[in-house]
Amino acid sequence: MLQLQRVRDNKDAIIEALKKRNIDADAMLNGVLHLDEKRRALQTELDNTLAESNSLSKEIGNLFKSGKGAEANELKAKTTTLKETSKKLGEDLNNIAEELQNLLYQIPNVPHESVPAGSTDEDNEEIFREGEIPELIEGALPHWELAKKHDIIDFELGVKVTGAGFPVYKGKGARLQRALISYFLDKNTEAGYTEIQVPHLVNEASGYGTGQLPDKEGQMYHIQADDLYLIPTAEVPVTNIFRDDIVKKEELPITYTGYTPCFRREAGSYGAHVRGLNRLHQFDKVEIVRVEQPENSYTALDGMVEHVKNILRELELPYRILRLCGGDLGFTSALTYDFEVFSTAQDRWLEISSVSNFETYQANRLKLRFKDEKGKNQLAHTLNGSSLALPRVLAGILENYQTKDGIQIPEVLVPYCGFDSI
RNA sequence: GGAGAAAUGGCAGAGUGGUCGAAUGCGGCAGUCUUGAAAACUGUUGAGGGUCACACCUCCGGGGGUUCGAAUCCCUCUUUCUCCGCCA
Repeated sequence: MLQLQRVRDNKDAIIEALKKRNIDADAMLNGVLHLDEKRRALQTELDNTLAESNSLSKEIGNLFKSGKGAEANELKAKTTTLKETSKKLGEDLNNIAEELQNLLYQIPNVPHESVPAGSTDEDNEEIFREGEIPELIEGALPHWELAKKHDIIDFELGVKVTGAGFPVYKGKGARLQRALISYFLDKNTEAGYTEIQVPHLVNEASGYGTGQLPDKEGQMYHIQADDLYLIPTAEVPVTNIFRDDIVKKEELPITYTGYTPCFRREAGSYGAHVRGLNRLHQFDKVEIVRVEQPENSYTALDGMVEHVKNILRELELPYRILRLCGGDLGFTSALTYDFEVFSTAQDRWLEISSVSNFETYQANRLKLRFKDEKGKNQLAHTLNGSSLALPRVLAGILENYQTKDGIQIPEVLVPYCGFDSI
């Protein structure tokens, strides 16, 4: 959620920047300012009414104490109208404040200046590419066929037990999953991130805190009986640890890594692009989350990008990095880099990581602040990234590492797997 | 799931209708003393709105109510603790 003060001070610049998202925010921002003005006027009126009624109450108390009951009762009559007025004003104020909040919720984050304009993923800007795309062996297969051939992932079984998009990993497939999780967590903790295990279900307030609600209501699984949501990413529970928090400046940066399954309804997706592991309702992901001082957040973002690069180098997977264009940028993000690994057998790039700086957008919703050197509370910056998402990494490994003699396991993973080929 | 008790500032903890945004202690910050530090002493120290700055307003787990006036009384929800039941 954008800060009101920022909207007041930089309306035109924000409108201009939001054009990169192909949004004409003019009406919305003017609406915000209009409601804000109304809100402040009402607040002042209410404050004055309450002040008057407070001082009357004090007077009444004093009169009673000095035995002037008659005078006190006279004043009491006056407070009745004040009470009615303040009740009415309070209701109006609540309505306006709610309207203002709802409008603010609808405005996405302001893109960073480096974000290219554009409307679809076609307009994303490739900024880096590394790794050799292997030459395919004859009869190379896409990962879903490899999975079947080696009996390591059973999609049909998942359909039987749950439904489409819930695969069952078996034998070496299951072990490879576990190996990847351990390997990613190890790489992240080596880089200084603290490992953390968090709930896989969150409440509504957490959904609002990181911005999945109300924007992506339909994308999360909702357990109505208890009003809880299955997490779409570890970002939600991990970042919400800091909801309503004021941390000390010395405690920053805060860096966490956690493994969780992720649940996404992915309503409306279909077709060849969602085959196999390409798109699932449940998948595993290891996430990194940072809370930073504003002046450090972009350096931190670059550091996260380097960190993910190193992992992909070690796995020897061909990948590229995209700077997302305004149209493809997530609602809450100011700048996002997507990592894509090349899937040889499918002849396409698969997104495996998304590294973002949310600046104060989430922090403002979360009320996550830190005390600066002047003792003033300031909103922190939040960042997160996948490091990494499992299924498409697995797809990339299966497809890129297939040989005549089976699938080779990347060297760094062999100690984690306990075998070197499938 | 049943019975009882509780929820106050960073922490501990007082406060049972007006003098309470809240005693006291610890912690934090600043100062005195000291070569420096510690100790001791003095001062200061919650959040949000609002204002050029004040004033002023709101917040004592959440929501609602009683009252001229609520941290304090009533209702309700949530959470925690103790006891019982169930259980990986």
